[in-house]
Amino acid sequence: MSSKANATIYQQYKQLDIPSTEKNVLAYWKNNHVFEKSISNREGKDTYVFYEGPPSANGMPGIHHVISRSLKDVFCRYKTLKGFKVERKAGWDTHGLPIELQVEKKLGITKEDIGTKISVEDYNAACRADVLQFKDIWDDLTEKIGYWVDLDNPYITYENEYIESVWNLLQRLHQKGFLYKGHTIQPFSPAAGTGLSSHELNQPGTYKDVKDTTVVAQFQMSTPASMGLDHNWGNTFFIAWTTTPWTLPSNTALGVGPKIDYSVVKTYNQYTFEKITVILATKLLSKYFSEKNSELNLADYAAGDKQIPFEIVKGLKGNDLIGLKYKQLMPYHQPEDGRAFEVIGANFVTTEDGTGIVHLAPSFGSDDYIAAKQNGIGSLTLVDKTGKFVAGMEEFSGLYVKNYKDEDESAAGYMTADVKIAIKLKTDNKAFKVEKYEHSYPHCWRTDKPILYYPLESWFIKTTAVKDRLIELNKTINWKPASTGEGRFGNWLENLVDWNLSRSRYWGTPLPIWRTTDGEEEICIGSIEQLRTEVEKAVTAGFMPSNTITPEFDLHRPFIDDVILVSITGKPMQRETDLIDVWFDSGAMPYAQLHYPFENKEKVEDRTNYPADFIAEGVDQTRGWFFTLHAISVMLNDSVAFKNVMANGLVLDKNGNKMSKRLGNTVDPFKAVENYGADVIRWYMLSNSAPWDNLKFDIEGLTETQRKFFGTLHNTYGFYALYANIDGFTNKEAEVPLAERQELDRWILSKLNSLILLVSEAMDDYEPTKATRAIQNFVIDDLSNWYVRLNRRRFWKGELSNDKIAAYQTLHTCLTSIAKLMCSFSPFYADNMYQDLMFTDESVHLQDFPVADKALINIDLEKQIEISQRITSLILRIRKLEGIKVRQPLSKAIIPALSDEFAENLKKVQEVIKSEVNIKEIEIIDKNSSIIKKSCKANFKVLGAKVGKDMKTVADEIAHFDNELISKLENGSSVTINANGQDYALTAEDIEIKTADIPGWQIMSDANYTVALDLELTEDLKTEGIARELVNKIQNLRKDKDFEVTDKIKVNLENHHYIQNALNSYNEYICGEILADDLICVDQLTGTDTIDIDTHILKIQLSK
RNA sequence: GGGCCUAUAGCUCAGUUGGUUAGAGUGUACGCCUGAUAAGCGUAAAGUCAGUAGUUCAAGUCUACUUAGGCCCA
Repeated sequence: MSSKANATIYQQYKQLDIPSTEKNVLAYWKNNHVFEKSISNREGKDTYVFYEGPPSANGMPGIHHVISRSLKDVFCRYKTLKGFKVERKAGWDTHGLPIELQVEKKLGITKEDIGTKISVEDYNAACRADVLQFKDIWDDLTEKIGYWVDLDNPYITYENEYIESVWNLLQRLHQKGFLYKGHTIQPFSPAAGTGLSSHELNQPGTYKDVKDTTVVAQFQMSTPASMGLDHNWGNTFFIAWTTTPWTLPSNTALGVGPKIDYSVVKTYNQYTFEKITVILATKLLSKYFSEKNSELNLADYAAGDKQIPFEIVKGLKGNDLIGLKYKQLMPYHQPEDGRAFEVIGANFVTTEDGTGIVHLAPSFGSDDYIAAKQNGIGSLTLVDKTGKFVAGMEEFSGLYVKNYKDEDESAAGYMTADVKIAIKLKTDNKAFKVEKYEHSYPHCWRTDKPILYYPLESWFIKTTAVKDRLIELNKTINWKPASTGEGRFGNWLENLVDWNLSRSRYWGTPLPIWRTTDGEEEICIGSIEQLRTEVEKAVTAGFMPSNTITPEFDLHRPFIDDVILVSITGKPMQRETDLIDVWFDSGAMPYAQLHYPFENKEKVEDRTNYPADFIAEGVDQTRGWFFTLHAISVMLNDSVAFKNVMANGLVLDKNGNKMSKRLGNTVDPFKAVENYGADVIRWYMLSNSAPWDNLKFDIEGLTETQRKFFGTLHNTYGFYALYANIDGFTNKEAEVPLAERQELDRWILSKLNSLILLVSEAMDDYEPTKATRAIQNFVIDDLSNWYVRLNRRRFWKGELSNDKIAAYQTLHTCLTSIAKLMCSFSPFYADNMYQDLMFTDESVHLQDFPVADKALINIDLEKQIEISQRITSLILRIRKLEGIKVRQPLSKAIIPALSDEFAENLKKVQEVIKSEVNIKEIEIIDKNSSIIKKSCKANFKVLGAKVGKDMKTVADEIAHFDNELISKLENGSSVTINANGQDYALTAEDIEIKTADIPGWQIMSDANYTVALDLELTEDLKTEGIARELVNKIQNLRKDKDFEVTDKIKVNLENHHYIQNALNSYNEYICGEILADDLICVDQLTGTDTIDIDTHILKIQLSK
C-alpha cells in the first residue's frame, strides 16, 4: 500500500478488487507493526482479556476455522477501538490420542508395537515432530483472514514451561485433596489382562453377534405392605432383565424411569408354579402376558399349565418406586462402600426392551456405576481380573464367567456360568423368564474373547466436591446463546461426575505423582525445581545414580518414568504411569500460557489477565474446553475463568450437510480467500446467520455480499472521490454548521448516529449479526440508495458552494464512520478506505470507535424521510400502472393527511418527493375534508382487553363504520355499539383508520398512506417531457463518445416538428444540462448520429 | 436413550409483551432510470409459518406430542 499521507486527490479505483486490496493492506500492517501498535497505544488502559482456545496443528485448517477465528478477532478489534488493551496470545494443543493415532498410521505400527518395535523415546519424538507440521499453513491462513493474534510467541502445550505450570495446578489440587485414585468402569479383556481404549473397541470386527442366555430375574420387595402393594398373592417382586446373568450376584440396585408407568400384576411363576406378584413397565406388559390369557381366571390355574393367567391390580409411576428396598438376589457378599438393594431413579431406563426396570451392577457397567455413585449405592465386584468368580460364592466360586479357557462347549454337560446361574434362580423361584437371546457384544481385538466392563484404577479430580459452586458461578457467565449455558452446560453440571484424569498413553503430560509400591506414601510434584530437589534426595538415598534434572530435561515419557524418588520413610517411589487428559492441558491455559506462577504471577493474581472477558469456540467444546476452564478455575480460585463465552455453530455446505472430505463438499479456505477476499467471507459469515446457528456456506452468498455490500460501498466511495477530485475538495474546509445543511444531510447524519448507537449496543451484547446487518442496511438503503441518489445533482452541479461543501462533508463523515464501524468485521477494506478518505498512513484500527452524538439524532426527521420514501414508492406504482415514465412531468399529486402530525411531516419533505417522482405540486387534503372517504378497522390490541369474547362481532361492526362515525370518534366522542347483548362504548383509540379513498381519482394505498395522481397531460407538460427526453438522449450520446464529464460541447440538430416547442421553451435548460455552448437547428444535417425521441428519429451532431 | 439447537417464499434470513394484508435480500418475470453506468430503481408472481392437538376473543409467536436435520453425551 503506497503512502497516502501526502495525497492531494482521492484514490480512484477502476473496479473493486478486494483480494489485491487485502494483500496491500496486509503488507502495510506488517511493515508498520499495526497490530503491535494497536496494543501498545492502549498501554495503561483497562484490559480486555481474551483467551485463545488452542487448535491442534496436526491437520489442515478448514473453512470452519475461518469463522471461529474471525469471530474472536471481531470482538478483540472492537474492544480495542473502544479503548481497551487487548492482548491475544496464540496457542497450540499438541498432546493427545489423535496425534498418537496419526503417528501410528504414518509409521505403520499399533500401540502393541510401542516398547518393542519402537521405543517410547522414538515414538514420542515422532509425535513431537508431527504435531506442528501444519503450523506454518495455519499461521499463513490466520494472517490472511486478518486474525490478529500473537503468532510469534504462542503457548505450546508440550513445552516444559507449560507442563511445569500444569503440574503446579495439579499439585495445588492435590494439596486441596481434590486428586484421588479411584475406579472407573472400562472395557477390559480378561484374556489379555488389559484395558481397552474406546478407540480399540471401535476396531472393525470387535462387535459380534452372540447367543447368550438371558434372565428376567425376580427381586423380592422387602416390605410391600408399607407401599400398599401387599396383594396377598405370593411375594411381590420387581422383575428385571439382563443379558449378562453373571453380573447378577454383584447386583446392588435396581433402576426405574421416574416418569415411566408401571403395573402391579398377579400371576404364577412358570417354573415353580408359585403365586407371585410382579412389577414391570406398563408398556411392556404385552411382552410377558399374552392378550388371550387375560380371559383366564387366576383361580383356574393348575401347576404346569402352559397358559398362565394374570391380573393387573394397580398402576403407578416410577417415582413411587424410588427408595423401595428389596432382598438381595444372590447373597454371597455384602457391599461395603454404600447402601444397597434399593430402587433408584435412572434416566437411561427405557421401555424399549426388558421390563422397564434395570438390574444395576455398578462394577460391571458404566451407567450402573455412575447412577450408583450419584445415589450413594455401593458395589460388589465378584469377578476377578482373570474373569472368574471370587471365593465365597459356593458352587460358583472359581467359575469363569465366559469361556476364557477354551473349554469344549459341545462336550456333554457343558454349561456356561450364565446357564448355571439361570438354573439356580429357576430353582429358587427367582427367575421369571429365561431365554436365549442374540445380540451384539464386544470382543477383544487381540484374543477374540468377550470383553467385560470392569472397574480399573484411575486418577480423578473430585469435581463433585465443588459441584454447587460450579453451578452457582456458571450462572454469572454470559453465554451466547444463553441456552447453551443453561441447557447443555447447566445440565451437564447438574449431572456432574468426578473428572477422570488418567490416560494410559505415551504422548502427553505425565501425571506428576510418585508413590511407594504399597500406595501408603505419595508425592505430587509442582515444579521442576522441586523435582530436582527430590531427585537430589533420591541420589543421596541411593535410588538414583545421579541428578538428571537439568533445565533441558524432557518432562515427557520415557525419561520421567526413570525418575525414582524417595519417600519420607525412605522407601522408593515410582511415578504413576498415567498421563493426564489433554483437556486438562487446554483448561490450564489461562495460567500455563503465562508460565504461572513461575512468571507473571501478578497477571493472574491482580486479575489483569484473568479471568477472560471473552472466549469463543465451537459448541462442541461445551463439555470440553469450556468445562475444563471452568472446573480448574472454580476449584483453585473460586472464580469463573471467563465472563462471556460464545459457542458458535458448525459450517455446513449449502444444502445443510456436514462438510467432510469423504463427501467432497469441503471449501478450501485458501481458495476462498484468494478468490473473494477475507473481508467478504468474514462479512458474509457474520451477517448471514447468528454465530451460534449453523451456517450454510454457499459460494453464491459470497458473490452476493461482494456485489451488494462491498460493491455499493465501493461505488459510494468512488462517487465521492470522482466529484471531490473534480471540485478539488479535500475536506480541509471549515465545517458547515448543521443548521446550514440541507434536510437530507441532517437526515443521513441522524441515521448515522442512530446506527452508531445500534452497532455499539449490539456489539456490547455480543450480537455481531445484528451489527453487520444494520451497517449493511445503512450503506445500501440509506446512504447509497437514498442520500447519494437524491443528492447527485448537488455534487456535480455548479461551483464549490457552501451547500456543495456541506454535501461533501456529510458524505465524508458517513464514509469514515462506516470505515470505523465495519473495520472490526472486515478489517482490510475498511482500513484502505479510511486511509484513502483521510489522506493518512495511520490505520483505522488505531482510531477510537465513533461516539454517537445524540444531539444529531432526530427521530422526527427520520420519520419524515420514511414518509417521503413510502409516498414516492406509491407514486411510482401509479406511474408504472398507467405507463407514464418518470421523465414525463405530471402536474399534481393529492395526499390525504389522516392526522395533523402526518400533514406537518409531509409538508417538510414535499420537495424531495416532487423532484424524485417528477411532479409539479403536492396537494395535502386535511383529514376533515369531505372529499376523503375513510374506512377503519378494529384496534385489536386495545380492544382485546375491553371486549374479549365479543371481539369478532365488534370488529365486524367497526369495519362498516362510515365517515360520520369515524369523524365522531376522531373528534373525541364515543360511539356505543351492541354485541351479543352487551354495550360497548368505543373511543378513538379503539379503531385504526385504514384507508382514505378519494372518489373519482386513481389512487394507490399501502398500509398507512394513500396517494392520488393527476394524470392529465397538458401541452406544457408534454413539451417539458420532450425537453427532458432530449437532455437524456444527448447525455447518452456524450457518454458514447467518451466525452469527459466536464467537456463543453456544440450541438447541431436537424429541425423536427416534434421537438420544436421544446427547443423554443427550454433552450436554456437543455444547454445547461448538457453543458452545450450552442444548440443550433439546421434544415439538413449530414452527420451520422441519430437519437430517438419518443419514436421520432433525429439527426444530430456533437462536437467538443 | 438423554440434553440442547434448528425448521417461515425456489434460496439465505427478519418477524418485539400473542393483536388481523407474515416481511427483507436474492433468484424469476416485466418495466423504469441514465454524468455512480461492467452500476442503480420500481412493480409483480411466489407462503399449509415442518406436522398434530391444546390454551386463547385472537397463535408464526405460548403448551404438549410427533417428524426431519444437527451438535454433545451415553
